[in-house]
Formats: sequence, structure tokens, C-alpha cells
Amino acid sequence: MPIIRVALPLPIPQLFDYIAEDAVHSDIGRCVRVPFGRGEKSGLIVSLPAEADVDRGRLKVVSHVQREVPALPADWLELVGFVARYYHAPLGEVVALALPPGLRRADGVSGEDVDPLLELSAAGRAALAEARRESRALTLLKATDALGGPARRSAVRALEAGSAVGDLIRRGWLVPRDDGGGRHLAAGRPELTVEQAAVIDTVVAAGTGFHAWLLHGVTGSGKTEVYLRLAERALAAGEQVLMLVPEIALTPQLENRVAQRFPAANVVSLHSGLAEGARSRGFVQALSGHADIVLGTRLSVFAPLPRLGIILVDEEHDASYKQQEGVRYSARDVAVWRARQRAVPVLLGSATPSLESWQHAGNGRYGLLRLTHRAVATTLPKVRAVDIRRMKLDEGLSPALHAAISERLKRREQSLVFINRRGYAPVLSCPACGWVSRCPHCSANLVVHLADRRLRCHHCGCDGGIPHACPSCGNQDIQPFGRGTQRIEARLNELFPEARVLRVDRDAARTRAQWEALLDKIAAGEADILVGTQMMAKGHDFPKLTLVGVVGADSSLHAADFRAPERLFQQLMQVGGRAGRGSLPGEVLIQTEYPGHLLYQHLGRHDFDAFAKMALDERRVACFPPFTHQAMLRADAPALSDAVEFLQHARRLAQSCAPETLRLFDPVPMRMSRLARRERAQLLVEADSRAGLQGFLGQWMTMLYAQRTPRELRWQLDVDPLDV
DNA sequence: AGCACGCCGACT
DNA sequence: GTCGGCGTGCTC
Repeated sequence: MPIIRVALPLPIPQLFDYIAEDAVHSDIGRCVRVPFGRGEKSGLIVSLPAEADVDRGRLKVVSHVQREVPALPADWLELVGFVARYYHAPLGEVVALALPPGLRRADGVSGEDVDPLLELSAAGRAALAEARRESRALTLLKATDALGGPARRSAVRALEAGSAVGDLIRRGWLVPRDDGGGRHLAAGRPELTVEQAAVIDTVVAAGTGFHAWLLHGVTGSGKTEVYLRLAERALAAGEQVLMLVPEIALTPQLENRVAQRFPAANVVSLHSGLAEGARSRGFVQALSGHADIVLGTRLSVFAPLPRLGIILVDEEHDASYKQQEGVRYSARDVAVWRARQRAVPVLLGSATPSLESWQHAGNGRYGLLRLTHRAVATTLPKVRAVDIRRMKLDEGLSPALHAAISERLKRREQSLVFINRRGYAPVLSCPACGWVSRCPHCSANLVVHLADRRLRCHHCGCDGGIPHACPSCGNQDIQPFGRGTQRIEARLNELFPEARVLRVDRDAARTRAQWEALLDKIAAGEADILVGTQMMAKGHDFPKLTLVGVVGADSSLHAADFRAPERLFQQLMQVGGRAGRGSLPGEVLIQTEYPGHLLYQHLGRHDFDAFAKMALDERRVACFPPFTHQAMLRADAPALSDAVEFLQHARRLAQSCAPETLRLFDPVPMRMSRLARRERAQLLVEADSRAGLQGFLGQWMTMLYAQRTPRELRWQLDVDPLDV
């Protein structure tokens, strides 16, 4: 009587055995429904053990084995196994995170091939030949023919008059074709620059097999074209491409570009915003090998790809690759492991690489590839630090920035005022008694949103009305203190009444549709001055944008987090890169009280190498990553003392098994110690070697899982934490 | 995570 | 005398 071992989505590190009469070895990797306790759960078969690890009499019988979908292959089980081991998470939780929910529930998946490959039929060619008058159908047929080969239904739909695609199929002008023709390319790809060609040659010359590359390319140097060419080579070899992007909502442009370049390829996009059915279908297409390109956010690193040929990670420094809840994996790091496992190349690209990756490139673990020239514009923008120490600012705007904006208005070019704070003002305060608007649930201030007259917490989302008098002393004269996007927007409207001011922050672009509408508006030149947060820093081209003014950058110069300077440099470099991407030269003005600060100096010279060297030297001296390896144990409870007590207990347990080289810090309240009515504390663990850290964490977690914790207390481990 | 079992305070 | 509090322990 065969026994199956099943991973279930439970916060405990055990697997559960069941009896399955007809189970065979090839059922490993299949989804199942099993009786569990009083109810039923869905999980994944991970092995067929010869003997159960409990008395046979206790085993229950599996309810259902999902055999309509191909089983997850052994390499995929290894992948989730690695993630479970490295991040010390229960295997079942990793499986639950990696599998689309619909698939894991082991119910059927409908309609796999939703994007058929189409080509012109003889009838279609005839219709094209004898066409005399224009019609929507003919316009589309012509455009489809111009692609020069077979194309996916979705690619045809994206063409002019694309909505007529159903009509063309009904008339028999376009017919399905079943050959896996993902190799066909659209005509008219851009010429490569010398640097781009050299980069591709280097990757190609290294041959197949595992190679990790760091592609450092300045903004506008055409990294995407390098990705597309490498993808093209993989597709031509009949391989699948995995392309990771930070946030799919911010990169519809890339999605379109990939679809346009490879009209016949089956491009599957995977992200958490997808409807359940679509995500399951995409995953199954990857699994069955019908997907040619998987393009998606961090969770797509778990796509099973039987013909995987290359992994591309765009904007590899981006923090959104790190999951910030549950299993706190880094998709970028998992991608590198995956490439090694599958013996394929992986390319990490960025204009501002993470210092971790930069260090790997420096010591030869990664090959370093460079794009030092802009492909799309003549020069990099001129960066200038504006010394505001002796200046009278107008609502945070310096005379220099004011003048620069006026100049752009005269020349009918666009300006961007970049401020990393949304809302009207970061806090409402009373000058008489010192009262400030605090969030009742978090250790954060409530932000003034004047547009809808609310006080809002950016951490837990709660909001309330703006009081007319100080709730503490009754003073009528309470003032918004500090500046956010809305306040700058309001002042710019007063200063430049003739200009069209457009605010671009998370409040203005709450949905993907709103965001795309804003992008269209900017691209169409329907705005003169943009006021934006970091959303504006992501890779978009605005040809008429020639000025970026940075307000309030200094605040992150002395932040407590040792990664703050790295993030600031990355952010300013990225947002500065928005200036002058068309034929017009760009300019960046950074308002600062520290014009001599080395960070700004390096930025002014676009000298990432010098900045990275400085930052890495500081990290080496201070024994921070990437020179040490960290893990963070976090606990949260309604009372701070409970969280701290648990961590102190955990620390005592750790001391009993910690090697000499391990450094255990004291439990401390987190910087945002109170969040959504829960108090949070953390305990940092540091080691010189990854192996030393991992060995310790294994023992420590075993001990911690064995502890019974008070029901109101929750804890989780964060390996390689980003926020310390 | 659920969910049951299991011992101590205010109610029909 | 019961209903129910959540502490503790198990789920193949």
C-alpha cells in the first residue's frame, strides 16, 4: 500500500504521510487534497517514502490526486526545498507561495492554450491581394502580414484595428498554426551600439552553462535591448526565457516591447495582481513548456520552466524583489541559485547595482558587463548641487530651481520636482503646546492630505478629519509642518499659474489604469511641471522632460539604516536619469545643505564606481553586509514587553548553540515600533560566513519551533534582511 | 494555522 | 450546578 508524503500550508516544519492506493513514483510533484484534522487541506506530494514516520494505523487515505495537470518536476521541488531551507520556512508554506492558489487547491484548470498562434491563410492572402477599399478587417490583415510571419492572437490584437482579430478568424483569413514558432521576430529591431554588441558577444562567448553576469548600464544605455537580444538567442535555440521585473504595474511598457519584438512567442506574464484563472493558466503554460517567455514580478522566479535557457533580472537592486512578509525570499538571489541549478546564464541588470552584487562582480563571482554611454540621448544630464544654506526658500523651492522651471516653461519643455513624501505635509502640529498629529495605532505621524481634507497614516492606512483646533490645548492656530507632494503642487500652481502642474504619487495613481493614464498624459505633453515621488524614478522615457529638481534629499543622508545612502544614491541616479532622454539635454538640481557631501559629488560626476567604493569601504570598516551575513528575528505582540521578552528568551536559546564567530545583538524595538496596534521588536544576528550563519539558524529554528509561544505573540525570521 | 481538549469564574 | 474563558497540544 503506497504512502505519499505531503507538504501542507502550515506554519510548522513537518510533512504529513497519507495512504494512496494507486500512487506511483510519477505522482511526486502532484497536487492533492487530503483529510486533515476535522476538515480537508490541499498540498503537494513531495515523496513516496517506503515507511511512514508515524504508526501506519494513524495514516488517513488521500481524498484526491490532481492528475489533469502535469506533475511539478524534480528540479522544481528542489527549488522550493532550497528556499525552505535557506529562509528557514516550512516547505508547505513555500509551496503555497510558489503555486497559484487555484492549482494548489487541486481543482481543474480550464483552457490552457488561450493565446493561439495565427498565420495568414490562402484566403487571407487572396483577400489582401484583391482588396480595393479600406476596412478595419483589411487594415488589421495588412498589419498582421507586415509582421512577416506567424503571430499570437494577443500580438495581433495589439496592432492597429486589433479588435477585428475575431472577425479575421471567423472569415478564415487568419488560421491557427500549431508548430511552436516562438522563434519568429518582428522586423525592424534597432541597431546595436558598439557597447551593446560587445556585452552580448561576451555573454555568448562564455557559452552555455551557469554564468552570473552583472550588467551595469547607465540610465538610457539600452539595457532592455540587451535583454531582448539575449532572449532572442534563447528563443532561437528553442529555449524558454525567464525575465524578472520589479513591479509589473510600473512596467507595462516593457511588456508591450517584449510582445512586439516577439509576436509569435507565447509571452506569459505572471504577477500577484492577476486573476486566479489567468495566473494558473500562465503557470501551467510555463510548466507544460508552451510558454516561451515568462515575464513577471518576484513570484515568477518559481515558474517551472522545462526548457529554461536564460534568466534576466531587470533593475536587480530594486527592493521589491525581496518579499517583506511571510517567507521573506529575495527573488534576485533565488534567481541566481536557479540559474546555477539549471546550468543556465543569469544576467542582473541595473544602472545602480546593489552593493551586494557589485561586491560579487568585484571579487569575480559575477562577470561585470558595462554600458557606459547613453544609446538614446547625446549626454548624461548635468547634475548640480544647489547650496540652500544661505537661501530663502519659497515653500521648499530655491530661487535657482524656480528660475530653471521658468526657463523650461519658456522653452515648452517639462520639469519634474522630485520629493519623496506624498500628501500635503508630513505632520500637523501646534506651535503653542508642541502637539503633533500621531497615528493612534503606529509610531508614525499622520500626514496632512489637504486635497480631501484628511489626516492619514501611510503605514496602517487609517485616516480621520483635520481638526480645526489643537486637540491638546485648544489653540486655533495649528500648522501643517514640512512638505509633501500636494503642498509643492499647490505652491507651483500659484507660482506658475500659466503652467499645467501634474502630481504623480501613489494617491494620484492608485490603480494601474490611473497610472497608465498619467503616463500617457505626460508623454502627450499635456503637463508642464510634474511633482512626483519615487514612482517617477522607474524607467520610463519622457522625451520632453529636461529638468529634475530634487527637494528634501538630505533627510536620508543621516538616516539610521546603513543602507540609506545606497538607496538615496540609487534613487537620485534613477530619477536624474529621467532628464533629457530625448534629443534635448537634461539637467538635475539637487537642493541640499551639504553640497560638498561625497555622495552628491559622486552623483554629480555620474560616478557609480566611486560611490560604490566609498560605500563598500564604509561597510567593510563597520562590518556590515556584504562583508557579514545577517538574519533578523522579529516578534510582534499587543504589548512591547511581550515581544522583547520573547526575543530575550530566543537570545538565551541562541547562546546555547551559537558558534564563537556569531554576534548576537540585544533585542530592540523596531524603528516603527508600533504598527497597526501591534508593538514590534527585533533581534539581529550576524556572522562572518554564510555557512556559519546558516548552520546556526538551523539549530536555532528547531529550538524556536519547539517553543510554545503565547497566543498573542507572532514571530518570524528574516534572512538577509533589507531593513535593519 | 485551526481545532479540540481541559481546568477555573459569573450566570440561567 | 452549567456556559465559556483561552492555555496547551495535535494534526499523518
